[in-house]
Amino acid sequence: MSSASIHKHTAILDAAYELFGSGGFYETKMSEVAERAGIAKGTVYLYFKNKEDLFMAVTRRDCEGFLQQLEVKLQACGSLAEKLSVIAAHHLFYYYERKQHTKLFFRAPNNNPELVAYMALFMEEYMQAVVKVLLEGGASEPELMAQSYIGMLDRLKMDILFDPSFTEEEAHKRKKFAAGLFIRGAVGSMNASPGDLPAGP
Amino acid sequence: MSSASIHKHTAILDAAYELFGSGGFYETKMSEVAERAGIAKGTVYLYFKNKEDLFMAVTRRDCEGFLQQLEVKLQACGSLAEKLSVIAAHHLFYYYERKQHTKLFFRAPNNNPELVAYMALFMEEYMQAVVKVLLEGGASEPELMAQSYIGMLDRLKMDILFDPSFTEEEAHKRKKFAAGLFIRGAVGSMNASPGDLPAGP
Amino acid sequence: MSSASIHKHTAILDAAYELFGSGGFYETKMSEVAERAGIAKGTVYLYFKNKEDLFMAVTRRDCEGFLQQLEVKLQACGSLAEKLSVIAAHHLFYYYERKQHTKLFFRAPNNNPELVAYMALFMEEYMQAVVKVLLEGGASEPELMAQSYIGMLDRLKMDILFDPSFTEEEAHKRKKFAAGLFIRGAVGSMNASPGDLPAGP
Amino acid sequence: MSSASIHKHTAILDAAYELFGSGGFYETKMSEVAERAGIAKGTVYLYFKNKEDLFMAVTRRDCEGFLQQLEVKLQACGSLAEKLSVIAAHHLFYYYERKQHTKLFFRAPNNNPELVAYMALFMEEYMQAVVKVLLEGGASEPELMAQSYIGMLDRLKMDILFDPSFTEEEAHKRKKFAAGLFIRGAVGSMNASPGDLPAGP
DNA sequence: CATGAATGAGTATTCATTCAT
DNA sequence: CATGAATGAATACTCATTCAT
Repeated sequence: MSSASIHKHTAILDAAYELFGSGGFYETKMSEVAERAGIAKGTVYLYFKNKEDLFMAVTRRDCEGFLQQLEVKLQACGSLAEKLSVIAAHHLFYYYERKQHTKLFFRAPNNNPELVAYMALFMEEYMQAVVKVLLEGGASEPELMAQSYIGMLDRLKMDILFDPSFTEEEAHKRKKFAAGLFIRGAVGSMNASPGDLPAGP
Repeated sequence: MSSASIHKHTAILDAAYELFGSGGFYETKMSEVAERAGIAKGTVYLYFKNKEDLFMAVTRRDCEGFLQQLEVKLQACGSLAEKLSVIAAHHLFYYYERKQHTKLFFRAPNNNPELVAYMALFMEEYMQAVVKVLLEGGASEPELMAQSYIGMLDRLKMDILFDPSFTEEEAHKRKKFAAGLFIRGAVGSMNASPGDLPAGP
Repeated sequence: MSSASIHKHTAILDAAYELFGSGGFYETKMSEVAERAGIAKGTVYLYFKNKEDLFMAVTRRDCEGFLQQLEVKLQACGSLAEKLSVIAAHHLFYYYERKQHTKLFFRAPNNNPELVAYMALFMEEYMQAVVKVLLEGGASEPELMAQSYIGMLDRLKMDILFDPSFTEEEAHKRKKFAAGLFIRGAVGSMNASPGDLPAGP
Repeated sequence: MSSASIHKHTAILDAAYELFGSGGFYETKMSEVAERAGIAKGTVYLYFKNKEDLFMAVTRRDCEGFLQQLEVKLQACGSLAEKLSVIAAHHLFYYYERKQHTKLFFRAPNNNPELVAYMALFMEEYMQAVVKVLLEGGASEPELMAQSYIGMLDRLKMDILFDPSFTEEEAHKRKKFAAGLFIRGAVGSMNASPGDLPAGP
């Protein structure tokens, strides 16, 4: 690919990211993507097989960025607690910075096995990254624990995505809360008398 | 509404539940719903304003059932730990029994504000049910804790929905795991030396 | 089918016959057919599966008419010579009357196996009708003779289709010529000395 | 044109002959022609104005070959009967050898007046070649007779094109049949009592 | 209440052709 | 002469919804 080609390829991905992200798959027209990318309709098809292929490419680029950035951040810190905190911060702030592009995940094409497979792969890789951290901490059942932590974070991010008044400060608070709850559990987070909660298995 | 009307109303909802559930919103045709319900196409519109309205009604009936059953189960048990376990079991087994109807949630109409609002309302009510349980346990930040618990459960249910070989036994194991992790946190669930984990805030 | 339906079905076939006939398959738009038939675009698809199906139906109606009319005319006459003359007249005048619709045959869809199969069937039936006449006359190799006669007529009709100044009188002349040539051969039609031509096998 | 140019010109025609012949006009892509000819897409347009022009050139080359070969064969033989037999053999075997390229004739572009005009010219020249033979035999109405003979042969060739199991021997049989029928007519070819057929005009 | 025939808006994709290099 | 990246016109078909009966 020549540098002009790469530039065009990127321009299409950028345009598609904006439009798919804010309007969803079904409401985005290929002609709009071309127009926003500053090229002709047919040219889009020189770079991407079809609309679903383009959506896949946008999704893939976004997910890969998510995982790579996470990897970099994790390498820069030491203790388990610190790492769990970094994961929470990454998850919450990644979406905080992408508030405007929620449709990329919630309005995806309905029947694309390739996309479904890729999302499963992404989840697996994300989970394994968390699993690795937990294993270093000596966790048993690290996969279930990773799933749980990610699920927790994913739900906590929802308000960030849909509440326009959500502040960065509030996001920080949630990050600390999530890591704390995950590490110490409800018992450690409650001001209830411990007698209300079972102490062990 | 006459009893004949009620019967037809229910027949349409049942037909739509099956079809939306297994094929998703976009792939289900109103004519198919009518056919499966044993009535004429036009008749569907005497009972539901349009396709999205019908989807809403199906979703609402399903979600209300979810919440009502949860309420009943919660009233039948006492301690906080027991209640959390009931919530986990309800969440996981509700979907376990509905494996065949996943599309109802994952292939919803893309741009219906009413549906989005209803799902938000459902989440709010679900969360409040969990909040109520946590408040009885004396939790601080009960909303964030409820969100976290639900998020945890929601992620843990994914394999149940998509892994055809998932057993009921395995679902039980996850239920226990979720409640345990939530209550005692990673520290309590790990066989690592506690020194690796911060003991408190 | 109600009488209104039959009327609409016929209206579509008539409109399609005109447009396919004068513009060919590829140049005729379904929207034009609908417009000319005085109905909505979608309605065409209630009566015909798709564009090719409609083309098939038009072709079939035309070919069936050709064969039925031929049958009727043949029943009304006696001797072999008379019947051959009737066949020639039918072939030439059928197209004489359809001068304006030549595209129905020359601009058909290129890749429709069903259409190809139907045209083969039509040719077979037409040939068998001629074969039957020839067998009554005691012909050996009746199929080859039928093919030859039809081929002869088909070529002689070409000028009729494409020469706008072609007269009905001229068509009559060709009819007589064809029957005469077929029956008596070039020897009988030539004023050459018979010695130039072989008298027999 | 340099020899390199001539070579490229020929390579394009050869590639186009193969592709148009086996796939038809509409199904053949200019990019495929270029690829098969071993040159770039744009280069085709240095040698041929457009796709239809290329199709014309392919058709013209094929038709000219047909007429030239016929001319050569006719010069090598003497009597009228012999010449008619040569014409029949040429017509039938020319297509026998081109079984694989039927689409060149049956899937031509639908709306090209130039092609229509050329095919008319080809037919005229072919007919004149036959007319010349017939005139030497002293025929009256030589044009109608030529048209008839050609039509006869054209129909008899159809099975050759479409019946894969057609043998060369069978083609020879048809050649003899056609010449015989044309010369002596049905009367001479039938084993019926001549009384069934009119003896003269 | 019930029917089902009729409507018509809406869009991805291909491929012949061009022209800057 | 040769290239191949870029262009953009052109069109069938579906299906939710309506409304006359």
